[in-house]
Amino acid sequence: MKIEEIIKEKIAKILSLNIDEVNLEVPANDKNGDYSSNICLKKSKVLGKNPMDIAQTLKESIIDENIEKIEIAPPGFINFFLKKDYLYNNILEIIDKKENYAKMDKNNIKVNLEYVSANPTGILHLGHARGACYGSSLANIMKKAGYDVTREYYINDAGNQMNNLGISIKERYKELLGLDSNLPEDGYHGKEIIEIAQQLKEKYNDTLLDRDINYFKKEGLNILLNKIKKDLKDINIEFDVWTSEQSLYDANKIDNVLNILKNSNKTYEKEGALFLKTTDYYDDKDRVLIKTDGTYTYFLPDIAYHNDKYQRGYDIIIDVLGSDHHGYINRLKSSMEILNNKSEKLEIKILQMVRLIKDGKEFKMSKRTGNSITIKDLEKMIGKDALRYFYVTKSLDTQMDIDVDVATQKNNENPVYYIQYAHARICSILKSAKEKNIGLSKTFRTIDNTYAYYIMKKLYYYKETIKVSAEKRLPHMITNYIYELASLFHSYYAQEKIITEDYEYSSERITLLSAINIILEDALNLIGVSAPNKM
RNA sequence: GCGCUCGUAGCUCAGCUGGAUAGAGUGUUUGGCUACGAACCAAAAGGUCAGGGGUUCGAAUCCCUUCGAGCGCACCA
Repeated sequence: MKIEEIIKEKIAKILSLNIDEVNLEVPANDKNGDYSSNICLKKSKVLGKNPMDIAQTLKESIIDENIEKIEIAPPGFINFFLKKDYLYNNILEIIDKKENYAKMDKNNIKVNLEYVSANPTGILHLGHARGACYGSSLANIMKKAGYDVTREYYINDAGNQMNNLGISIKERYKELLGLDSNLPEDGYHGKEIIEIAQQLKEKYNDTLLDRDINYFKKEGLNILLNKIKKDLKDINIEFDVWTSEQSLYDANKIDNVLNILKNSNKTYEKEGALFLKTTDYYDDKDRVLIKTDGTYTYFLPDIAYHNDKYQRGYDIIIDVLGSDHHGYINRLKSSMEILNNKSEKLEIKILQMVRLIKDGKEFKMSKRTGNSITIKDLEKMIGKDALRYFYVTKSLDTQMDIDVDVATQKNNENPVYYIQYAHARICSILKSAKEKNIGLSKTFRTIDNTYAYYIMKKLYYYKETIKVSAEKRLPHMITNYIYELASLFHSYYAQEKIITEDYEYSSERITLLSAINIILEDALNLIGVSAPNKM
């Protein structure tokens, strides 16, 4: 059993509490111990005693071989100082298990994680990258924490926007052939559309002029989807399942759901349209399912799609959406309730917009003018690793800014280099140790440096960091962790020489550094960033 | 007008279930390589946590309110 569990159990027993009521935390300042509890303050009223008195009782009653000492601090904290052995054993465990060290037992929770799902009507731009990096990292972290994760991309290939795509490509095609063309205002103006038209022209010359919009639609979809897949794969973002909206139509899943809804007494007709009574749950107005002209709104296939995810048996369904979709949460959750799907299973993560700064001013991307910066552009500017790190290091709630000028000119200042440098430095030292035949140690008698001690503690908290990061769906906790670990190493490195003539001294330090590198590699891997041996 | 999200150092951001002296990077000032990688280390300076009120042993964190920003408020997707 882990030490923190033992402590919790002992506290619960002495104070006659349920173990879930007892919480331990890691104090920010290490003079407050390795673990600290505020239980005496919390339970002071219930127990009818002064917090300091309760703490005194606990201090006198708790004895364990792993506990070095216990201190109490006003107004009623109780702080536990542990013997170093748990840190030493942890390092040996890391060395022993390597990349499997933090792998947690399967918890049998099935998770569907949907992210990106950009419409295949253009290339991925910088806004999409945020959801992509978040989703991909979260998937890795949750897998590590024992969840059974399916990564999914939903392809909106059946709506109006697809016709628009077809029209846009055909008009561009006509334009390239020198014919009269008329690209509608709400068409797609990106340069990738012109490129597709160019490809078609080169391949087929003018023989496609009598083809219908549907033909151009299919060609465009195919090319754009492959482009999206490639751009994502180039920054280590992959999916297990690609679900096409059209396939839901083809399998009758949309009409089936429509029938269920119609039979649920939660629909009604008004002015020739069919409405869903989402206001019976969380929505502020009822939503249209079938328009007056008889066609379906986008909402209906989305209901069918989410219902399909429920039917596939997931315990947790996570959607990662842009903040412009926040109004969508309540109607979707309402529709799930109407279908008897528990809406608590559906978690919708909203990411705030990414703002681009160029020449000190906001740079607006526009669909209408086709003015945008793509993921590919950014990858070329700062590299795959910096891109992945940069996006995931900020919480989704932050309305983040990217200064294009800083990103392009000063890429040495990117924190990802700081971390990779720590890794490369350690690799270099380990290589040198190998040449001198210095092996690993099972003891740590000669290490008494403060930074070395902080490093050991940091390594010990790695598993907990993954667990919390997965539970709270906060991948940036991992980037924070990596940065802090790298920083501790750099500070330590500046203070002590690792390899000396003394074998025991060198061997113990080499063991510590090996453990650091195992964790650095593992953590970088979670966020899709490489750990180079040299830079 | 209504709703959602946000407001922390000059700038970009952390701050997990409310905890102990609010932290990094960057920028500014300064010191450190005849030591295994100086893409590094060390130090100084920089804060009314947007303003106000409340809850309590304790609030950047929870509640109310004002101000400011972004985004929604379609029989578009």
